[in-house]
Amino acid sequence: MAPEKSRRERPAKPALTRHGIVAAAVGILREEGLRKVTMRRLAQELDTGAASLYVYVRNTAELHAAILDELLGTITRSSSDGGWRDRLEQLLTAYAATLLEYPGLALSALVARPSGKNYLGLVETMLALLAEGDVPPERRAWGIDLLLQYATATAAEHADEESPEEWDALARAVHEADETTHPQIAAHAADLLSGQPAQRMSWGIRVLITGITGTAVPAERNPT
Amino acid sequence: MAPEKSRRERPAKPALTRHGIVAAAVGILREEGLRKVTMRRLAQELDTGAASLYVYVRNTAELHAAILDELLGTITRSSSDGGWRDRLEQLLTAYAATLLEYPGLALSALVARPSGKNYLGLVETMLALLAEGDVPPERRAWGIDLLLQYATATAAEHADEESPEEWDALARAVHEADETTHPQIAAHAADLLSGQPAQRMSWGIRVLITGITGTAVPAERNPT
DNA sequence: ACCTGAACACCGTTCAAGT
DNA sequence: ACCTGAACACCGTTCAAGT
Repeated sequence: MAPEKSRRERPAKPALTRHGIVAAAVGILREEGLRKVTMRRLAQELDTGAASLYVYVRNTAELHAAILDELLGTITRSSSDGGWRDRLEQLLTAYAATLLEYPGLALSALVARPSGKNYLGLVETMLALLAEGDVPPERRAWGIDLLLQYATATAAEHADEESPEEWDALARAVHEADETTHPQIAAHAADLLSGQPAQRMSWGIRVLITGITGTAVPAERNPT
Repeated sequence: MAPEKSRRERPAKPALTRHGIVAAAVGILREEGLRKVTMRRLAQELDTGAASLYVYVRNTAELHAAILDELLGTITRSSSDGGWRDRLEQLLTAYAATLLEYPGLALSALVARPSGKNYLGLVETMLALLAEGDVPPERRAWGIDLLLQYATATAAEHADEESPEEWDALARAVHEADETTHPQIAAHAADLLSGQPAQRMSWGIRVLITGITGTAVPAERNPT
């Protein structure tokens, strides 16, 4: 008896909503990292059972997508200046920076293409920038795909969480490359390993923009 | 007593070796897919306990890398003809085709950069092709990174295993885009969804080659 | 309709103990 | 040195049963 009274002992358990679930997930993400954002941990945070979450979220992949779109909300409205190329580069850099904070999310985004509100806003803005640059329409559409994939994949590469280790493996292999069996690698060793991540990213974006503006899309393009 | 006799009852259990482990892993991969290539399943196949594998393989990531390099052995020696651009495109297409058979491996390769024998062979060949095209040396090194990342990421995108589902989500969002809030998406809807995967891949590779040949690498490139 | 506990069917990795 | 069983510390998802 008197359930109201005992309820008041601790903060009222808020009703489950999709939005509340995603918000709690973002909280865990920020405090403990993506790896801890599991259905079970999330349910625990919301004082319920993991099974209850499946009423609002189809599966873990959808949860990750919702989290990403939430994070994307902050970058969509980032102002920038300069020509369309610079503004496009700034926008992509901001997108990549967000993903680099949680590379595991980038991995999810690569596998399950996002389709959330803020992601669509990003696509919209990028299309407008390419239009401003007088890039032909078909190349705009295919081009943003390439650009977003590049930023996403670059962030995803860091999903091994704190491992100077794997990188070392490639660096060692490159340095130890035999000059007779692998003359090219030996000759290019320094360049293969050079460059700050930001430098590489900036170069990559410019490579893509140049390539996109200069490469015609095939005339016949059947819908997939 | 007579342990030799009872041993002969079933095929002699072969001694564990790193090579044998990787070969068994490739077998499971081909029969049942990457998802089934787990330490436990692999140990079962080799008639031992999962813990025993850790003598030869540091962890699952390293196992995946070893599997990938094994698969790469077949493509490294694929002959091709045409100019350097065509041969480069053919090589990358063969690499991508291998990864597309097992997109989960592509995901692993993206996160833990490969450094196996056959991967290095691929790098070596690509560097030589860009040299043939008189691409400046620094751009060759940075360029192959971009090209390999593109092929790997494109394959990794298919790691959701049989889901027309996620793709539908984006397609639906694009088709339902509001003309007033998302005029660009509405205008580009058809192009955003057009193109066979092979067409897109071919275009992407050519975009990258064009961009790489035309975009200078920064003069100051501190080693990472 | 929503929520739950319990179960199903798994994981990777470590470690003490054996040979 | 190599190999093992058992344990530790988890997962996602489903489902029958409750409200």
